[in-house]
Amino acid sequence: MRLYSKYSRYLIAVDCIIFGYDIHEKNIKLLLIKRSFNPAKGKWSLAGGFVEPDESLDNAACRVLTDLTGLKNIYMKQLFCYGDPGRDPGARVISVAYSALIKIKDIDKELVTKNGAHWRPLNKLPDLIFDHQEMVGKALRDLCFQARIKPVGFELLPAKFTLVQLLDLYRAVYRKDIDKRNFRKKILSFGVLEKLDEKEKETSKRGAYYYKFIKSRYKKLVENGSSFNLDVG
Amino acid sequence: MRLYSKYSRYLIAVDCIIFGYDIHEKNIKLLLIKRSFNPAKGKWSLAGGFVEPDESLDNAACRVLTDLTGLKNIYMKQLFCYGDPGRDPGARVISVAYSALIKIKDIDKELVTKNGAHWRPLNKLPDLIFDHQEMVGKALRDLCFQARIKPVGFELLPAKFTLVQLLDLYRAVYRKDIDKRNFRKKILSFGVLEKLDEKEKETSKRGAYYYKFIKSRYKKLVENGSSFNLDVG
DNA sequence: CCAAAAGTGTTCGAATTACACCCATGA
DNA sequence: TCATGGGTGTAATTCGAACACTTTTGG
Repeated sequence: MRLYSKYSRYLIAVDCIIFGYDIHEKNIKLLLIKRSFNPAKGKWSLAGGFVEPDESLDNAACRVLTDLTGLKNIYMKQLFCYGDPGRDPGARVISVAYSALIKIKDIDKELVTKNGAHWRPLNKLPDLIFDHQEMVGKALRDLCFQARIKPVGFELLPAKFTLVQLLDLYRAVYRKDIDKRNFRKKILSFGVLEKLDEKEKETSKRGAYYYKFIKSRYKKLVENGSSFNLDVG
Repeated sequence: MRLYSKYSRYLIAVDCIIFGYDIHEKNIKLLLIKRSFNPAKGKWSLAGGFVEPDESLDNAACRVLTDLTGLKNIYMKQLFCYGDPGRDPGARVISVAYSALIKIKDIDKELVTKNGAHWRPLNKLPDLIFDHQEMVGKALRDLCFQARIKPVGFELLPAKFTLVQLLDLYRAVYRKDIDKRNFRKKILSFGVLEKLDEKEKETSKRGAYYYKFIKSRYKKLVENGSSFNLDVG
């Protein structure tokens, strides 16, 4: 006899909350799509889809994201599981939300547009279907929280970046001013950055030195029990 | 036509990771049951069960916990969603883990035993089915983390408790020694405790003053942006 | 009177905050 | 030469860590 046969079965979906930092505009954007099927066809939605029979949840999230936006190799983490009956009017669907933070590269902009997805700035989000707004809210709170204790910032910038760019990024995440000197002192004190000889000269005459994030140093830091902690109120 | 009809449907379960603090033994225990159906019948397991069609995930967790252990009105929070294909050999089951921290009251001990559940100390856990060990690990890490930033401790003690009891509790959570004077200083500095005139005289001749946790003061503290933060290594 | 647990302060170093001016350069 | 953005240091304060003795009282 088939096991568990007396229990109901439901659809399982994944929804991807992808935040992208736009280094030019110095703001954070959310990746959205127009839903291509009913119910709520044509409405704004997170990139989402159903889990296949032999697929882990993590893999489903990656596949769905690639299918809908063309983005590959994005490391997402599971955020929360949404399962209220009636959250999707089409059927009982339990959705596992995943989120990630990436840098918006120019190449991604094209890719995403070609696939029919859109980057929308956080302060101008359209209405989203179902409980997607709630998912985004939770993901944002999580983002602020994570940024405090993990070096998420570096993921959002190119491999080479200036300290001013990094600072602007943190200001975008926390939506507040941060003291330049204290920030530099603190970020350098972790010893996970390496100063390059090269300068970025587009935004100023003097130019600002590029730095790069050395992942191995960060790992060593964590192993030694020290914690990366940018205590930004 | 039925919407989403071409997608597969799966079982959704909830699993409850209930930590209980035993004030007499000064240790933390985990609530386990012996599984009553196949597969893995008779093996040690978290309290778990399947989600009914008209039930939210949160409600399912409460119902399942009550059904299996008799415990009512336990506030659980969602922890993580486990959905690897093959995690349950009986069928594809996506399980949402919930966890809570409670004080083990003598009355609960009877209730739990009558319902066939068991409190097992953390340092003597049996092997658990499927990925339940992994769930417990994650819940424990989350517990340590939460205890740092929220006054979870007070939930685990009777309404009246002594500072020594509270200290022992934190020592049990962090499994390390904590300086008595610094702990008292810190915990009192939050201003969320009220000293009572009454003393607990069972464990010492001199007796220790009872305190109680004033929830309204804690809420005020949080509103003012101050954070409850017991920075224990 | 003594054993056993409760209660209490101070000092030191580290970390965090606040804050203002000089530097380099291209236009 | 000047406007623009990059870069730097110090003093004051707060916070956390370490540490040892006195008090009370039932047996």
